[in-house]
Amino acid sequence: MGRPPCCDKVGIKKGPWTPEEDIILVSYIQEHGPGNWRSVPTNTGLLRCSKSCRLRWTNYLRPGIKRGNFTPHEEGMIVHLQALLGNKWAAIASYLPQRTDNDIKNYWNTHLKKKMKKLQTAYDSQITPSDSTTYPPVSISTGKSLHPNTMIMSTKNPHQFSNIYASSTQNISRLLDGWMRSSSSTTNSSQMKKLGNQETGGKECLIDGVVESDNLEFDSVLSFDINGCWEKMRDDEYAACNLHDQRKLQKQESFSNPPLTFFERWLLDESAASQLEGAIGQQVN
DNA sequence: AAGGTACACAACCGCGGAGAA
DNA sequence: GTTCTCCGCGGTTGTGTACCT
Repeated sequence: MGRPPCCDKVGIKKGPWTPEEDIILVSYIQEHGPGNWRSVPTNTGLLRCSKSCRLRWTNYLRPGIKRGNFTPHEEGMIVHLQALLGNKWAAIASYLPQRTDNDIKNYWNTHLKKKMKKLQTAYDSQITPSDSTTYPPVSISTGKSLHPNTMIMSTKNPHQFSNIYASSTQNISRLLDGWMRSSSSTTNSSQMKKLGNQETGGKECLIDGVVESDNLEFDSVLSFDINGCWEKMRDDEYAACNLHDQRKLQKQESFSNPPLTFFERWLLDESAASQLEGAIGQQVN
């Protein structure tokens, strides 16, 4: 009933792109700019469907793409953003301007998912309700105890959370922007450290936003310089957005900032979650 | 050296949303 | 309000390569 997939048309080439095809595509986009992908195959003579051209450009040929190993900082950002947004790779990618959504998705599926699974397994085997010295952890903001399962939820099943509280990347960015400003005078990282120290009965895990852990493997996943990365994100965000996102962003400029309290609370709870994860990392050794 | 396996990444497919007609 | 077209996203598959036996 539906229209046939565009790539099923006769004469449409599939498979790896050749350097010649890349050159044709790049030179066309240099001349006309990205967009109007429908016309790209016809105007260039490329035997590729429009989707394939767009994909090739956005994931491979677009200038400014960083390839190769992800830094621990990037890993940390991906883990946290995935916990926050779920599998919204495009949204996550907008916070990592040099990385494509495809790249991030692949990296998550091949590396981070395994690490998180390992982390979860380690947690399941190590953490018991009778371990009263460290657990249950306590929410910094509410003072209520947090059941480990609830905290791990942010990583295991983020969709429920993200659907409710994180309707868009821009909203989150805006929330964070506001939060960073408002909190800089009230809740800086050293205060976070102090809070963490109080709440965990002297077990200090957060050092300037970075989880301290003896386990190097988990360090790379869990270390996350919140202050630094979000500051940078705001600078890079607009430039990193594609045209569609930029349009959305422009629309949202007309709206006032949403209240911060809920997100603020969640972020603070996240630091508690980091303490938990840090503890797990140590126990895994 | 050859075959098998695991891994990483490029590319494809199907679906849904947005906007135009 | 409905239909159509285009674009973008997320999940999945295919392919090349490194590693192991």
